[in-house]
Amino acid sequence: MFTIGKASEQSGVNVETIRYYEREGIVPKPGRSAGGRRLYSNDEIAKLRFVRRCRDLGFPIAIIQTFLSLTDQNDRSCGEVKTMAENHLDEINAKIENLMRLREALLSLSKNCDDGTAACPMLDALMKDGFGLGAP
Amino acid sequence: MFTIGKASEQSGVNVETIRYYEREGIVPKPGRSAGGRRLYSNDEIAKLRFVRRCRDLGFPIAIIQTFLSLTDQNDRSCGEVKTMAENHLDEINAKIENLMRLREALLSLSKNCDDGTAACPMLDALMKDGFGLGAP
DNA sequence: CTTGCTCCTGTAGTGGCTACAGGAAGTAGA
DNA sequence: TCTACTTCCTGTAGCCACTACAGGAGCAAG
Repeated sequence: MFTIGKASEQSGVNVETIRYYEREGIVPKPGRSAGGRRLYSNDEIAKLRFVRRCRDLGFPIAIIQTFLSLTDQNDRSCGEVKTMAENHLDEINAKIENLMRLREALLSLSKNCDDGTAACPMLDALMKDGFGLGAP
Repeated sequence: MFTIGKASEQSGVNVETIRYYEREGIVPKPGRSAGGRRLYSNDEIAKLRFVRRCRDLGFPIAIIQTFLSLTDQNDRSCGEVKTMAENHLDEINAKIENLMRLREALLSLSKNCDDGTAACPMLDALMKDGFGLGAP
């Protein structure tokens, strides 16, 4: 059994974040030592690591909770998981496209921007009436 | 002069958001009618529009405030603007790269995921010890 | 005058943490 | 055993950029 500091090291989840996950019911409450300190088993640490990896993949907490309940039930809901992963992929793709459009807009705006100009053409363009951004 | 609803329509900034911007000192307080309602001039609406466009480009509020103070001073700090825009571009590029790495990771994880499987290989992989994500 | 719309203020909630403050428990060395 | 140091505890508040109420007031059309 490990104290929260060790659990944090092993899972890669910040100590404060672990306590936050517990408060929010995202991971189950661990046991406590005689002195009132949290004690984590390997399984509980694995769960924390799982949450961190899902977060790293950009999954929101709500989805991760579904994942956790599926693994708890040893459910055969691989299809369900796949659907959620695919939806998430769609969101990631949408974000990438958005950012790329944004990059183009910003590039073309800042292109005319040169040191020493009296009025910044970028700020000018953004202030003007007839200006429209691609599809933000 | 326009009430907040019209100002919202013309600037594309949500009514609640306009009030929020005012509270936070991001845009100056407008005048008021006899009955206490906010009244916006065309210039003030242009400022709101400017903020929205900058937000659409992903600039954080703090940067936009700098932009606004530069346009207020009619400053010739185009170089400054360009630097900030370039920093922002770097951030956008970093985000895009991150998302693309993430997409690859998610794709390779969910690839083995097929309907009807007893234990989902994706969740399995995320739960296991030896697994490492690219560079999240 | 009534209906219905817009507007007002103030407060609280969102997501996913992060950062304290003020104290208790545990550990290592003298 | 005493002391110094570290880790842990709870509880609360802050971050960003909004968004969503509640409960009331102003205003225009019919």
